[in-house]
Amino acid sequence: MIKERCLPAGLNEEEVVRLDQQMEHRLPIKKGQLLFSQGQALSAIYAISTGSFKTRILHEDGRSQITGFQLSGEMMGLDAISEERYACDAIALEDSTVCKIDYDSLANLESEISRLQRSFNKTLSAEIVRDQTIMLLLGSMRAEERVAAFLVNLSQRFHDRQQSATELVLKMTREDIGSYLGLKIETVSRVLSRFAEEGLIAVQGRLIVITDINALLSLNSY
Amino acid sequence: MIKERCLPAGLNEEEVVRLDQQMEHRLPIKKGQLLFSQGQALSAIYAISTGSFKTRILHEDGRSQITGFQLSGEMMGLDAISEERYACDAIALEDSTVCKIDYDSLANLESEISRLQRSFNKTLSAEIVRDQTIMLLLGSMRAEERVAAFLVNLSQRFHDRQQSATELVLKMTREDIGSYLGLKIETVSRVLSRFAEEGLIAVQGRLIVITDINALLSLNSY
DNA sequence: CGATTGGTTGAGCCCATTCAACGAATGTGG
DNA sequence: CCACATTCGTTGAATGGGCTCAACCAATCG
Repeated sequence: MIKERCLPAGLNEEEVVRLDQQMEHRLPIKKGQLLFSQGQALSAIYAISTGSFKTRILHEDGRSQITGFQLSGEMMGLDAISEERYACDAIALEDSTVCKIDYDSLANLESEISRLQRSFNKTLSAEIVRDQTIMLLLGSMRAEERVAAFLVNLSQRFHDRQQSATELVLKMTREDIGSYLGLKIETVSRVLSRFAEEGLIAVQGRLIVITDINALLSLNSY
Repeated sequence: MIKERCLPAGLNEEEVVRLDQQMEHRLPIKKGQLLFSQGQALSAIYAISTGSFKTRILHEDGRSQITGFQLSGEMMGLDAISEERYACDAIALEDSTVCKIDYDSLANLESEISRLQRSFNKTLSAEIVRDQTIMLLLGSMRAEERVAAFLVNLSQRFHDRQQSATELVLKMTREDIGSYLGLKIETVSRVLSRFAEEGLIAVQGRLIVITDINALLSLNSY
């Protein structure tokens, strides 16, 4: 059954069942596998059941940018609705499962259930807000602030999922983080080392233990 | 009457009239005036009839980021749907007029006209794509590339509006441009001067004449 | 008129990048 | 199983692109 987090519409039971019928459940995606790729025709949007993904846009000259990391319950493929082609690649960061939601069916169902349509508008709008937050980060923060913001954000989202907010097991590489934050891999590594030196975190590869969340928070809004 | 550019839904005449009735037309907004401000409760979304705007997000620490420049026909306030509060400030760059579209009415109308709802989904999705393009710019481009991309983008959008694609009359300050591109005002100024030296453009304050669009284009995808 | 805002240019500095070496972990094929 | 390659991550040294600080000019405005 679709998680409330996916499309928190406040639907009644019958409506949830009807929505549920439009979806393909627990489609398994292997680590490293492309769920969809940039330019592909829109067929469905996806909600993550378990696992995590990164989304990436490629430029003709070969440059790429990680535009987000998605955790369970979050949606992917919303950027495809505009041109009916996916605007990014979605790549599994670990073995994952997704709900595949046929877009035509969803749109049809939306016209019958106005609360669903309204809820979907909110989902789209939330993505805009999220992206603009990253724009602020990329446009005006220094390396330490970016990494601190990244850790704080991930901690919060882990917490929302009943996972530890202090012991973060990262599924992405340093390179992914760097691309997401607009930094080189060496800079990410150095900042993490500096945070560790200063006692804000402990780093053991992809396990990051936050030991002074307040210090990290104060690096954002000083 | 609402321009096709605002909500290109492929509606029939009767539907356009019904949509049109939900809107307040040609609301005049003076240069520098706030159309809506960050945190304010969502009441309406807006389409620009004439003129132009900038959208800006503010951080608690006082930092701000220009998240976009909007020209006639483009929508503002889409980021408010998520939390039912505007996520940014919208400020007129010149004396302008807007269509005010009551969001509740729009949502109700959407449930009756599925093509309208679908079209609105596309509008929201297009904003996501646009924002992610800026993320790429902010995350991986150097100063010259950013300014070139900005000029090329503006030239294209002017052309779409039957305005000159080579003689750009900017309505925004260098500071706005800098904030948008993640650069300091001095850097924007210097890059423009360098482009002028190299014969790519001519600069006279806010009038920019593009003399070698191909050179600007080649600065993006080299 | 002086005050303010907007824009340009120069000099020096600093933060993040580049270049480079190295280590650890993982996987692969003989 | 080991040898080897590959991927991932850390750290150091040097470089450089954009920032900071500063002076100056032009246009606008009360």
